[in-house]
Amino acid sequence: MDQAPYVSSPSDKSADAPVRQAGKKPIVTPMMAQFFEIKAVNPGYLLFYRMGDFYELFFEDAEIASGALGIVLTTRGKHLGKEIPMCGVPVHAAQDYLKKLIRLGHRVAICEQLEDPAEAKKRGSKSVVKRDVVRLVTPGTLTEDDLLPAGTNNFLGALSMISHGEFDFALAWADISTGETFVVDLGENRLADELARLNLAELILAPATEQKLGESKILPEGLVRHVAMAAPETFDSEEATASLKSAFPQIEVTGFTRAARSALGALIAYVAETQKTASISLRAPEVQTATGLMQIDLATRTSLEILATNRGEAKGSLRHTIDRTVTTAGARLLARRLSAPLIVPDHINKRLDMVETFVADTIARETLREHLRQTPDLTRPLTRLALERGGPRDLVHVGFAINSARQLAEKLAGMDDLPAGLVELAQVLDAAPGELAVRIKSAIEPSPSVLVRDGGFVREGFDAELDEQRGLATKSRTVISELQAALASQTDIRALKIKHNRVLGFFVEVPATHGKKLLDEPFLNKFIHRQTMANAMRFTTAELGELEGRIVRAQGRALEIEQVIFDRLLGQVL
DNA sequence: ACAGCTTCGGGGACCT
DNA sequence: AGGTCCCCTAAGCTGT
Repeated sequence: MDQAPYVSSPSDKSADAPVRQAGKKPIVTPMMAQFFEIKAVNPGYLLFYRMGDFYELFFEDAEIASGALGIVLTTRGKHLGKEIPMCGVPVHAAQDYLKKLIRLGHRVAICEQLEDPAEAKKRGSKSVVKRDVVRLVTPGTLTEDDLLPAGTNNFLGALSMISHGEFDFALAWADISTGETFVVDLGENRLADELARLNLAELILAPATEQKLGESKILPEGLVRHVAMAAPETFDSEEATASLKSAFPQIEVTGFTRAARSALGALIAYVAETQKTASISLRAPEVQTATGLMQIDLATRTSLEILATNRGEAKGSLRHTIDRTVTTAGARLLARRLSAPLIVPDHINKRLDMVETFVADTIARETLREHLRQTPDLTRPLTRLALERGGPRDLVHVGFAINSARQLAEKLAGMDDLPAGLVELAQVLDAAPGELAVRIKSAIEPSPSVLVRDGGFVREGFDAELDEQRGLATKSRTVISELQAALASQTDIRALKIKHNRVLGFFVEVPATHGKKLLDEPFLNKFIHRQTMANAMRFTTAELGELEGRIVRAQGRALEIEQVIFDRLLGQVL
């Protein structure tokens, strides 16, 4: 079994070390005290500690991450007389690094600044900004598209064990990027087969279960990619039942066995712990009865090469060979069905009737395939939106998906001799909330930014004040180009240009040969020197500063309005 | 294409 | 206590 790398942190020893030595200056700086405190409650995670524009890693975390990511290992300050190893990544580029670390099997705790630095200053000049972990990123709890595999589910599982002479097991699993949740009761003999079928990204175990599995060698090496050790209480049937009840108030918990409740409870607790404040959105668990699906033992599964070849490659597997799906959701469904074939004749016939319809009707098949090809994945955008990690593009995809579902329903309904399965499907699809799609379409640009904070995603004409603010920003830009002409003629420098970059904002640039002129009367007071380059000099003026301020304010207000519009639509989606 | 500087936002050391 | 100066990743400029 491949254990996730465990990071033993220096915090274990130092967390409660005295901050001051009697009469001497502090030996642990306030920031390090905060770091150790946060580190101590998240053992086993690399701590991404937010400092301004960077996520910083310290001590062993820094050594591990710098090696794994190929970034520079440096130092920052001292702790107990020794230099503190540090490495860091800029926040805007953190996603790529996070992806690499997760791929390598590391687990990462994201620690953010929870207040404005000005607030901290108010508490005293030596206080540090309040920080805490907002999310734990593990292989089984990903929601970001570029961290997730496209064509397969990313399953997180929890295995419970109940001993009464013999051992009863239950396995609960969920894809938190889609919300699908399942549970099954298992005997010891079927454990390996079931885990092989599901190919979990991460499995949660209580220490006793891990020990038992290790001793009895029930599971072959490498079957479980990453193990997360959970506190035994989360599997405890009372606590588990409580978390189950609060996660799914609508379902009857007594319908599950004790082992199933235990596994589900631990799964829910783990999701809640890793997602912190973000609301979890798992769907009601579906009980997988062993009777409806074919049991395939591990050896058979491996030699059938259903999802992967014996060597573990996708290429050459059954799935890879026959997969003609056109959507990622379709690819995931195909993988699931191939892994667990039906065995009940009625179910098989119902599915075959649906297949037959499309085998016979080439035109309908091609029309629907073409239609599906243009349908975005709905489940993952929805989950991101629910976890407050979604953006305008997710909203648009939800709208597209709704329209697409309704059109699909229409196309199905227009076909003759529809089998029962497809009639049911058409009904489900037709129930999609079309009005919501209309609202999204009327408010949001067809291909908007991914992030809300980038702005510019609300359509022109949707909100009068937004249009007005955008107009102000545009108008100020026109004024700036007029200003350039005016300044060029006033100074008699034809090469005078007004430019913009992220550092200086708007500035006046003149060739070096003319620069000196602006440093003297009569321009001395008007042009404020900012930068001298090899071939040019850069200045700002009060007027330019004011225009820039106007643009910045208008853009800021516009963004606020867009945020409100986004939040309102988000409320209607969820 | 590439070297070298600057940026971001914090914390800390060392002053008064 | 408060002010000033210095420091530090990766990345993105600027200048050659």
